[in-house]
Amino acid sequence: MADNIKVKLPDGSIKELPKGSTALDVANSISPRLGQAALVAKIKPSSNGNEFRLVDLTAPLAEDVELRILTEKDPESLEVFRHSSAHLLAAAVLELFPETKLGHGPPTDSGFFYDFYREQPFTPDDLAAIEKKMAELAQQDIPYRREMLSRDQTLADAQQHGDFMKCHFIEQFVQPGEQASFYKTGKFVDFCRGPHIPSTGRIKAFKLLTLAGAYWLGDAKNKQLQRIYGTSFYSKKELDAYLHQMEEAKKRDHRVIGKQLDLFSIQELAGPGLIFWHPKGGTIRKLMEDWMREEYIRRGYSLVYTPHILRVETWKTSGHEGYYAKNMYPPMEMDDAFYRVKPMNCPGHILIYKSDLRSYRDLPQRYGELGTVYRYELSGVMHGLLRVRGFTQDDAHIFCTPQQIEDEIVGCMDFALAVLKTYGFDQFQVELSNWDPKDRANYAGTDEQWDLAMRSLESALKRSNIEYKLIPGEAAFYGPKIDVKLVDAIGRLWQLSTIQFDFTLPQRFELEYVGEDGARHQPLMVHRALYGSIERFFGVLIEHYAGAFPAWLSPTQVAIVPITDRHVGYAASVESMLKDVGIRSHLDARSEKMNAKIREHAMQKVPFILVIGDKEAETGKVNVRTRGKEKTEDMSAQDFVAHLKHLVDTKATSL
RNA sequence: GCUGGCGUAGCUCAGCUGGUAGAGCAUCUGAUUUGUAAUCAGAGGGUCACAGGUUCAAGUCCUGUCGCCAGCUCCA
Repeated sequence: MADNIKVKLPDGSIKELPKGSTALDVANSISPRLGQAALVAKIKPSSNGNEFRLVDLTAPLAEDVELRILTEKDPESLEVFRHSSAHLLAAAVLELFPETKLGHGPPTDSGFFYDFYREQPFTPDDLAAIEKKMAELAQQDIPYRREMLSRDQTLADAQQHGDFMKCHFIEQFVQPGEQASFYKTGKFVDFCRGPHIPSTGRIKAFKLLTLAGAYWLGDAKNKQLQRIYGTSFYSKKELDAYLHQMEEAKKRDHRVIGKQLDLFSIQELAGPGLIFWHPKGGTIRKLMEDWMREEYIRRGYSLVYTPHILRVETWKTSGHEGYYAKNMYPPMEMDDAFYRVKPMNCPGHILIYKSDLRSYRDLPQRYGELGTVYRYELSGVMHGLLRVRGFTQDDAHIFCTPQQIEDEIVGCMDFALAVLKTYGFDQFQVELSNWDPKDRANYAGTDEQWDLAMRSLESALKRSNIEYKLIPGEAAFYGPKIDVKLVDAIGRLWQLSTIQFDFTLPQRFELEYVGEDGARHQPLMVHRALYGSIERFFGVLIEHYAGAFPAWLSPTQVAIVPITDRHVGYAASVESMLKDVGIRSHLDARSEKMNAKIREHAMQKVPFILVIGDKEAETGKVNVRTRGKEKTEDMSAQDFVAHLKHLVDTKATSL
């Protein structure tokens, strides 16, 4: 029959239906329950393409297709569902504030947003009203209907209504002569590619979360729009679980834990983005630095130190005075010369390199420094330890020959992985950034240099067996790079490790080495930082461990709790045993009840609490309460010391 | 830097429509000598971020500044 089409389903079966039937018809013909559960469909037309694409359930099928009906079980449905939720939000906003102009409203990883333009700002009360209106519209179970309209007509309409953003989108996404797809939800009409879920009634659990500014087209020179963020789920239960999870994540926030555990502070009197490391935080930092320095030495780096301020002439030579000046603190004058606080360590290391004539036999030179730098960051971007104005980089610069570069990069990658492993990170993203081929003119360095650099970066990643994302256009103008990023408590991504080529500085400073051929050559230069910034790394660590640091990093490793004053003597002898092997312990001899002391030390997340009473004093034992464990254990003081020492020496990430 | 929100004791927060501040925890002092997450009693502690303004009267209203929070932008 010519008017029928064949629909092939995932199980291989084929259904024949009249032409123009919809995916929903197919779903209903399989079972009414599937029809109800269906949210969206995926089709692969027989005539063209070998890729499935998402379509509305109500889209008429014009030819033979392979079809998949998607329900809540399919991850792709959630995006469509949330996109439809964004439309519901926009519909509610237009009902309440008809003068509002629409931007766009996509789904995000955890929900959706919609951008609006309106002279008057939305208030939190407005948000509540909008949410209520959304609930009403959902209640009415309004279908999402797709309509194809003429480009010219809709453009003219949009222009007439002053919908400047929609005009822009239509002009950009619809070719002249083509039709533009719109989605209607009751009175609400939005230019949109779709697809959407069948109707608003499916959106049963949603919540508007925050109100924020967003620049039109992401450009600070443009108008600022009002962005309303929200999230939606298939059920109230999932929504509640999500909100609960967000609450829990907030408890892991390094700013909250930093205060609770008295690790660091930022003080208004001193200035924003400047970190005070308190004694406990300082202890952890010292341990992080010690380990890093040991690794530097083990891996053939030389430790160097460079000044915090350098004459502006250095910054002119490096080019920072030109292109980085807006991020630098202003010059200060001394003895008729101007000095600037360093925003980077590289020029200092270069000056060390340049202090002597280098032979190819001297290379590679690896200069490492825990160098504190200061950068001016916009006032709105500071964020606890994760984005600051003064920070210490574990910064190293490698100067080497082209023949050595691949091994050097492999060495860097190996080092970077050792860092991640030591701190127990298993979730991270690696990005390899190349230049933007459309924009070659804006990059420094020769084609050969870029080629060599990209090859060595890629092969290092492959040799290290690391999955990575190649991102064209993300490279700095001075060279390609590898970045390692980690997520914070609420899912934000932060860059830590970076391995970057620099083709400009060796040239600007006229670096050279004498090759085998007796001629002068320019060395390759690589910047690499693995913690990135010690402040940021510490912030991510706090969240990663939720403040419960592994034994080797804990500021106080053992709290000793004598039950009464008469046990203090024996407790002190246990403490001195611990101190003898370098364990950080605290004898809590206050006249408090044992329970109160245990509670306090437990809240401070001390890994081990030793309770000492008559029983222990008589037998030379200690009663060990291990963080996170229900049961306490009795063991000899010697055994406990050995156990803890082992955890520390192996940098065990669990107790 | 931009948009919106916020800023009360060391910390977490209360303080209705303006009538010159309060709780819990923490701190200090005393008592208490305790077996696995808070012993009891008493005391001290605030120019309500800062600077102006309106008012008979401002923590509360207005303006500016600083800082914090969320997002945007930036991130050589």
